[in-house]
Amino acid sequence: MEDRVPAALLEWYDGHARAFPWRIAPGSAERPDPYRVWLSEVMLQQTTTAHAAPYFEKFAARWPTVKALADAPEEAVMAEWAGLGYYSRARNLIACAKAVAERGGFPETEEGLRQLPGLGAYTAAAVAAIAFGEAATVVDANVERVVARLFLIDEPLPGARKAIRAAAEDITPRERPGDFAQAMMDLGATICTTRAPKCLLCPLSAPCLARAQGRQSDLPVKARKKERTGRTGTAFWIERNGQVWLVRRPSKGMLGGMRALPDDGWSSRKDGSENAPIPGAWKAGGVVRHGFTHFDLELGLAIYAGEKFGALGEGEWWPIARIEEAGLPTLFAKAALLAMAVE
DNA sequence: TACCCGTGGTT
DNA sequence: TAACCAAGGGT
Repeated sequence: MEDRVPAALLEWYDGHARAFPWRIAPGSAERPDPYRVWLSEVMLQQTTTAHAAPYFEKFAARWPTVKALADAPEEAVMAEWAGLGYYSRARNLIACAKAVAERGGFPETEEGLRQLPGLGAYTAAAVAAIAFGEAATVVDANVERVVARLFLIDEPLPGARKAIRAAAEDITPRERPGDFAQAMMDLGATICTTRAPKCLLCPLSAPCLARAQGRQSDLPVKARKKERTGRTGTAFWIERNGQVWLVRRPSKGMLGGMRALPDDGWSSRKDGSENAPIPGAWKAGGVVRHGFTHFDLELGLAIYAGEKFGALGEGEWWPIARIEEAGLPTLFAKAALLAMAVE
């Protein structure tokens, strides 16, 4: 099993590898640019390849090197990330780029990479294997699924993680570890899928223990998720002379560090206060519904257009005609569209 | 450990 | 349509 699996998988990968802008051909003697590997891996955390790909193209074109990214204005990087989600990734991306530029390049080992901000067990192993050829064991959700089925590990996640990692280590080859990691992920994404796995096309169907018992679709077993809650809040569209008032959210917490409309302090833990930032003749602008990972938000929109205002605090007037360039996260982009439709 | 942190596609 | 989930990391 330990020798047969990587050989069969790599042979399959040579003919079936997906093409991505951050990838080079399987079996290539060249190694991919560590910067591009790192950038893609961070973008791909909990994110589909289809969603991440255009962001990767934009970032790689605008900031072709880690030095260029490190020297970029932080606001520009955050705005370019808008819509991709999990904004702590962008904050860590900036911190990591600065650290790497400062030390003159990426660390070339899994252990060294693991020390960088935004690189956890998965990403450090992935960059080490793909960019530097280290035989690091890469475990993401795809690998967990493939390994749980291949070795019939039926203990529920997350408890099964230790056993899954141990099994994954046993089949990680010394040769082509980067291709092996990407092959495991391609297999999980295209053949060994969550629902309706295509076992007839699978290069690992022969050694697969779950397949032998017809239990492949039941693995891996997952613990039930916590129930989602509902929250309400209000966002405020303050308009003057074709401009709208935008603020920057605190760096920690929801949508941290992103440009936004002022709001009433809603969060995943509590509803908003409904208190407006300034007194005025507020007009109801409708409601935006937006689903976050663990709660649903019903965001009321209040609109006020005028000439004179009281003190608004920290923020900036932004031309409404160029609102798309503000880099608003999706929730506030929706609210802005609604406000502009109401006007 | 359990929870927080986005988004958009699929069933 | 409500639920699930995708190349996870930080705390």
